[in-house]
Amino acid sequence: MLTSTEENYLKAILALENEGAVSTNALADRMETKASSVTDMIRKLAEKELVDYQKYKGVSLTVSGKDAALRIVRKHRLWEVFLVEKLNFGWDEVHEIAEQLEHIQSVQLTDRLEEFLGFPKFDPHGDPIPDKNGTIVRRKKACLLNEMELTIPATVVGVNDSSPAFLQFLDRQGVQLGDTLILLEKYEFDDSMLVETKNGTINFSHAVVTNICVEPKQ
Amino acid sequence: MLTSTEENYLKAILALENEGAVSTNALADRMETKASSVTDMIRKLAEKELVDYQKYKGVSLTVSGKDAALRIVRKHRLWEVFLVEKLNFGWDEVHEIAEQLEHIQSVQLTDRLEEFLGFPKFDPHGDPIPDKNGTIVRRKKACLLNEMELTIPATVVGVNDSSPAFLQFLDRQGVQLGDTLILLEKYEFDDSMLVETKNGTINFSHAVVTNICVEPKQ
DNA sequence: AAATATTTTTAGATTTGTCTAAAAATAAAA
DNA sequence: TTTTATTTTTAGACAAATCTAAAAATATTT
Repeated sequence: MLTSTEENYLKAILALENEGAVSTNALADRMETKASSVTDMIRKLAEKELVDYQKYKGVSLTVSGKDAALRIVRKHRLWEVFLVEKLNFGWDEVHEIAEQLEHIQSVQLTDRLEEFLGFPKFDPHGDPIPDKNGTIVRRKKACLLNEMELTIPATVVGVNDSSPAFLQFLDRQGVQLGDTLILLEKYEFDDSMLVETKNGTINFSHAVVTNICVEPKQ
Repeated sequence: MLTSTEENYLKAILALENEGAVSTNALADRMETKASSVTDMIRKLAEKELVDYQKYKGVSLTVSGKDAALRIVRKHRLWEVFLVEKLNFGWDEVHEIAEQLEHIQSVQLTDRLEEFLGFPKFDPHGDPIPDKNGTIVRRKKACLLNEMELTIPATVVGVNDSSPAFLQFLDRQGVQLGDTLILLEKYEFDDSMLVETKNGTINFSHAVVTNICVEPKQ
């Protein structure tokens, strides 16, 4: 059995890991702790064979470590769906609560929750929900809004930044998952872009268009 | 902010407290820990003004301690309702999971869950659910099954023992909340009793009839 | 009331996750 | 290739919650 802290480390390593070892400092940053604490924890996780670790070489998840991490992500995202779909929370309000709920230990609970929610494949931010076996649905044609060609309609399928500030900004602009956006113009000087939304034509900064994931319509 | 352990202590004190101080040993028993650990924790809770404590005199909850304890009980029981009503768990399966869920910190979550469940007043074992202010609905006419008069129909409104073993036993006998039971005979020699149930007339031991709470019908 | 038994508290140790400060290893720059 | 800078690890300390063993207080018997 893992402690909540251990689970949070695994989740952080999963998030930082893209075929490659994760550095101690990168982990310390993400966990908002000190490098020395990270070293200590890594050695514990290595002892439990959840990560591969060699001094000064960074860490990476083992198969069973990745498995454990995916189970936590699965729970986190299912609970987010529950909070939004059933309890009418906003997509900007659910992260913190799901951060707690993800540590509840009961496979049966997770599976029944999934069933109760109708086996959702994505959470309220468009992130994919791993199934019972840790398998994740991959979006084939998805890209960032700024990578779209001009005038081609695109459906919003996710956000790269799930911070309340960004999500609340999107709420204000009337942009939500499932909406259709059309890129009309790109301005070189500040990388901002003109976008057609259901609320009208709006100029979005670089930070905005690089944090919205879209798929070309149909 | 309280730790889960502190919350569990408060809950245990509330459960043991009936106008009177709770002894160190009684708490140690209930918490499945040692008396010395209890002393340490009590002093910490006293420092936070959640309990009144004098060496060798036992503890009792302060107003704010009782408040905190009731909030935890409220969450525990609301989650039990959720698990049974929405996720189709049996009443014998929910305690352990609710024991974890009760420590999730979010007043908004609790209140929305309550609303989602339709403001239930009792949990799946018939225990009352404190409202937002800690107020509990009291059953006026409730008593234990063995205290009923012979031949008077009574409705099952709760159980005193929520252990899976007892609840599964009741399932086997077809006894559940809302059922009508009629006490037909009392046998002095072993305090067992003959009871009419929807599954027929059954002889229940003393342990059974003193753990079923009933109300005279209408 | 004195002796014995029980309950409760203290003292000192352990584990978990963290920290600071210093040392060691690696990476980058001159 | 030295020197300097950065990253990472070690050493030692701390707070939380627990334990064992021993001491102190209270309760019960005789």
